[in-house]
Amino acid sequence: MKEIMDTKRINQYLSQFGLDDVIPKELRKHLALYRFEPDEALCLQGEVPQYIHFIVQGKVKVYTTSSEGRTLLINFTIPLGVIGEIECLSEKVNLNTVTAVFPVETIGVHKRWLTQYEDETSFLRFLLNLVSHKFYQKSKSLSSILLYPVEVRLASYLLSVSAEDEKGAELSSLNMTSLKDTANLIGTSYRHLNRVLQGFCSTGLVERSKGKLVVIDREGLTEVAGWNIYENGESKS
Amino acid sequence: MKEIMDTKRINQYLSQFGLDDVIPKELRKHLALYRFEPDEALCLQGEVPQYIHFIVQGKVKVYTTSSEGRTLLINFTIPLGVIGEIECLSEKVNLNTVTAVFPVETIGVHKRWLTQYEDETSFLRFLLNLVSHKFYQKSKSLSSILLYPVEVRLASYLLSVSAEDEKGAELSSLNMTSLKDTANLIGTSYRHLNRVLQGFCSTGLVERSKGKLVVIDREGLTEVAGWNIYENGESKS
DNA sequence: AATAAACGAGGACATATGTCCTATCAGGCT
DNA sequence: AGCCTGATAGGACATATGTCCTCGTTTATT
Repeated sequence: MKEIMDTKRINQYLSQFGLDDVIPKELRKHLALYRFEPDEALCLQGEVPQYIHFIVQGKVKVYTTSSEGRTLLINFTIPLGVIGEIECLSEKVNLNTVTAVFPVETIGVHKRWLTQYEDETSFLRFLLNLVSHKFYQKSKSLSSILLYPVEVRLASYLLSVSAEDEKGAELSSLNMTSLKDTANLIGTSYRHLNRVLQGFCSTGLVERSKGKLVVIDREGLTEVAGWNIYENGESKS
Repeated sequence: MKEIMDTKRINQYLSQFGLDDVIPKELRKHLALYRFEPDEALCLQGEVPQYIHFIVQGKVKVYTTSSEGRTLLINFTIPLGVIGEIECLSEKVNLNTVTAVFPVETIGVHKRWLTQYEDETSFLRFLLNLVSHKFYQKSKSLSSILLYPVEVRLASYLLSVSAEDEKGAELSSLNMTSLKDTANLIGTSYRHLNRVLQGFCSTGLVERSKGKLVVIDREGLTEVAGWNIYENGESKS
């Protein structure tokens, strides 16, 4: 995580995402711009949270590891998603690990300002609005992801980890983890993932090249997925 | 839903559950005690929410119906769980349908007081604490329920809809929906649910009697379930 | 009362999926 | 270079699970 000293950029982002009216004025001077490179962690499961991050560029992968060591993908978060607010507010350890898929920039605020401004109604209302809207959004999807067949899950995953504007782009190890771990993330076995992947290859959606995957037909994958089950449109509403 | 005029009872519950220090004093006079009979709905999915309910006695079933008509069980909520706060705060329609499994009593507050006290910091802090703790709790389980085999899901379900203090109690149609709908709730087919049920019967956990189920061995079911995946301990922490 | 619809129980069969294994390749270390 | 480890690709087989169906029972409707 690298802090970028650029107040002008922060204000641009605030304006771009309509956060001017949302983030209380008092909090403004405590905001900072942070950058994460692909595969870099924004936070680690089980650790004490430090920041609330507003994602303003890029994409992160949110996943959780159970006590039995089973890893499961929760979702991909894009701008204007928020990371870490629940744990900071609950004063509990991080629920998930969050890593960057692509270069990520966030507007971050350290949790100590939560206590500092706890008597500020505009601030409290801001937080309350933030959390309840996010909870509402997540509740709609979290419980049913595993009802979708593996084809849908894999197609959605591949769409998420591949760059939208690149056709025939090779998925690098920075954006996509190993196939074995990928199987775990979407909740299936490596063997079955390979079967489904073979199906995608035989229909020309994907190509295997030197042990790497190349996304050939994003539109075809989008059709298989229906819609991306791992990405809810993050919106302010 | 029947309102029970009994301020003394309300105060008893507030004291019993340690809500004295949690619920702001100003809100106290707006609290009411409500009672729901088994199978009665606390709220219906898609409707505009009216109340926030603190469950102080009994158990409710929370389930959602997708656009394709697929019904899925989210969880069972026991005291001191809360119902309806997210939707009231988000000013959106109810996410789920919530019905009573056993006789339920709640301390309810109408949503209009949310606006009335929106400048009250103690109230806002109360809400923020409530929502973020619940979100933290739910995030831990919601995404993985369907990873468990149907045996675990069914055992957990049966434990939830059967009375804890009754051995050999017949599950009535008030506590438990039809087998066909039960299959839907736990995310499997009626056929497979019957298979698993047959397994439970052959090992003496459950008996079929006149088209109804009788839970014979709660401890055995608890062993199958491991722990009840549909009930997280609701705690204030 | 008669009929229709819904529910419960289970057979037959197909499909989805996981476990275990083998073979090959790639990368890292000595 | 040789060896080891880990990742990839796929075969064989078993298990989990769903679809479709039949038959009997129960409940609701006419």
